[in-house]
Amino acid sequence: MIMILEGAGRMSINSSSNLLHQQPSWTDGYSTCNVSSSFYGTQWHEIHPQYWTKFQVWEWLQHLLDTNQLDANCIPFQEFDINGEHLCSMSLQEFTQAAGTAGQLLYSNLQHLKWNGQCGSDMYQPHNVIVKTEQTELLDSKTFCRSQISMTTPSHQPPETSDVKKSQDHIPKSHTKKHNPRGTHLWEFIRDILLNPEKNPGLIKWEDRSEGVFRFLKSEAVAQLWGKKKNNSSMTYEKLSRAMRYYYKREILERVDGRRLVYKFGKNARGWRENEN
DNA sequence: ACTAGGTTTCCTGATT
DNA sequence: CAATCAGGAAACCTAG
Repeated sequence: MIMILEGAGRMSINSSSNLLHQQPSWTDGYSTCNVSSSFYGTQWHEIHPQYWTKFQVWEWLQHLLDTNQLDANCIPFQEFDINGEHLCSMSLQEFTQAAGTAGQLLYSNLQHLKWNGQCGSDMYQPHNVIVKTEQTELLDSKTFCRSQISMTTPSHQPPETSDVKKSQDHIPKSHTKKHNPRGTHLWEFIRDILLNPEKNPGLIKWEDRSEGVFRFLKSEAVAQLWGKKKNNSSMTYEKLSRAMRYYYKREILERVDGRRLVYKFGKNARGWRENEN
């Protein structure tokens, strides 16, 4: 309890949700329900695989890549453009066909999730998940999302609160195995929004799909989302864009001159191409 | 305890 | 004028 209060200086749960509330523009014209429940809120590890959306299936795949230190092309995401129900019906053989050697890993991990769940008793706690208003999900998802990572090495992360920054010191190291979960890198976060149009309520748009050129339509909303993912309610496009500019040097992004809010994936960015392997 | 990578924060100045 | 873009500098955070 102390930890929650301590962290309030840097990021306030309330301010986070309020900010998003004050800026409903990016949900205009879209189903608020869909958006909040499948993209911003409920994440793959919060619900049974059977009910995953395509997006959540991808989140799971991304997580496996990260926790197993695999290269992005170890798993052909395009082979998994399916929802959880379909995923759960796949046999080991089908997994192997779809993902080669990684198929075994995917299959066994999924079996584990199917039968054991990953969130233990917290998984269906009402205050965390089930019925979410747009507001509640905004805070609850963050309390939740970092808690159960890395089930390839079944462990027991404590459900870190959203305000972990300062309080973390007193959380036993052995319990904070992987705080930087799947796809937490900014460019991957951006990429994933682009790759999931049905979950992208007009936030970012491809300008040239084959060239990897894209444009921010709602820069501040994206920044808010990014901030939410990082438990930082004070994220702004100004700051997010600074991080984006650092990618130029690493060639994860290429500069696009003269066009505001436009970026282009560079040669070190993986996983954004339509037929990438 | 220390380090490196990846931001985050802040800032000054230029550009659109 | 406000919003962006450009980078430098330094602080921060987390995994290792």
